[in-house]
Amino acid sequence: IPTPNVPGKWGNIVHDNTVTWLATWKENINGNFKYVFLAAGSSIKGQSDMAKFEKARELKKHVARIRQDYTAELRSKVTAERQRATAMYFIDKLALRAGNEKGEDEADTVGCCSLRYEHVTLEPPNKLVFDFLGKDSIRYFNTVEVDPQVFKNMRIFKGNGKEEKDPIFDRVTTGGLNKHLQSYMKGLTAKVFRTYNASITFQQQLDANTRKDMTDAEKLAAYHEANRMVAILCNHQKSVSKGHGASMEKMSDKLRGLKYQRMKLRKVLFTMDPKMKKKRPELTELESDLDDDFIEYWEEELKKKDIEKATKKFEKNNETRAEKGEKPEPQKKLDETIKKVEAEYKELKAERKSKDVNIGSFKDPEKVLANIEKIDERIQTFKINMEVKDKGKDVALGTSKINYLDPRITASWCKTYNIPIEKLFSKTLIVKCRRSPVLSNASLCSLLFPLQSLGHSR
DNA sequence: AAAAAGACTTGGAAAAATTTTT
DNA sequence: AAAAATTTTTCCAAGTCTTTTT
Repeated sequence: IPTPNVPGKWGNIVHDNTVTWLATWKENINGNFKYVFLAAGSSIKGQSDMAKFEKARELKKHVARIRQDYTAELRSKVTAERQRATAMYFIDKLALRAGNEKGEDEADTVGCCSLRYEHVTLEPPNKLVFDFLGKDSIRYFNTVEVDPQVFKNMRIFKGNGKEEKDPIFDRVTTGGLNKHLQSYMKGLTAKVFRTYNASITFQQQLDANTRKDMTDAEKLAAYHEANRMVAILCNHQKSVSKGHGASMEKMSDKLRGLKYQRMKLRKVLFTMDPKMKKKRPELTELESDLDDDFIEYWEEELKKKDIEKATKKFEKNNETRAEKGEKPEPQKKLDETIKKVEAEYKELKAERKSKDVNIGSFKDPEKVLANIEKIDERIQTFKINMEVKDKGKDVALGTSKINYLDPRITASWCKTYNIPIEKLFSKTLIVKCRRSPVLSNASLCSLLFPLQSLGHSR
């Protein structure tokens, strides 16, 4: 045994190809084991990730029978079986975690098998209210309509003198439940259901909500929505960032700013060609939330920005002049520019009441119409992105994307709908997919997880 | 068979990096 | 260029599940 080149109390050198760690030690606070593992992009991790998703796919072949069996066993005369079937129902339908026993000193959190009386409330005729702290003390709060037999079972399991702190499934352990699952399929455990249901839900959501005639923004929104549905299923939450409200506010101002531009363009068009008002009545729609107050506020904002821009330009210009040894432009020149800007906005203000508008440099009504269409598209995209952002404020999409969704689903979706995968997967995620033998066909792998997206294409 | 040990995945928050806005 | 916002990566604790020991 060589002398370590770093001081400290070292154990020994281990050659064990049945494990994947590089180093291990026992941590001195809680006595937990610690490891040094290879990164997610390594082939070791890639292989086990691949095995995980293959296992989930294998479940597809067995799931019908498993469901059939546990549905039948919901009525079993053997309490242990009936409890197990009910637990399996929750693991499958609600993607609950197994719920191992925990020690006294650990946080009081639960999963399926460790649910207690206090965590589930019956809401007749067939609803259950789950309210408990799961992994990382994240609250799982969900009202679900369940199979009538599941409802009856829960009433029974909560009966016969049980109290708040008593377990609901007193005859079920994670070990026993997993052992039962193995009888259906080698390596099947409760967590495989999470992977399976996450990935299949994702695929179904994508299929149901993406069409080839969608804009890219719409397609991406469909993708994020599918991802979000999975994250909700798995209860992946995040705290709302403290700037979220303000950020949304800002976006809605920006949106109305776009509508303002549209309104101006529309007035230009009607001024140029009054017949358009009759010909294209739909053009007047869409700007319904553009009230006078906003217009006044917005024009004031635009004015401020213009003045600031002019000031910056003036200062910059004087700086370069100073460098060249020329004397600066007089302050008077800036004042004049500002006056001009203010005059422009005064005119705008006057224009506000009238139907007509200064047509500026526009010559061709068709050009104006084309501009309106362009703005319409921007408004649409902006609205979609705003909605995506707001919907996702308290849902963590990353966890499911990294751990639960088979990357092949994303890759083939990108291929089908012609979206570059780097819009959805970060560089490291793509590396992870390339390194994992996720696809037996190497050239197909390169196609789906392209090298170019790794930033060193040459 | 239960308990403890051990190994590995999953999870949100914080930190860091990157992009967008000012 | 700085600041702010957003995205990505890192961090490491908290889970799941298997293996070993009692």
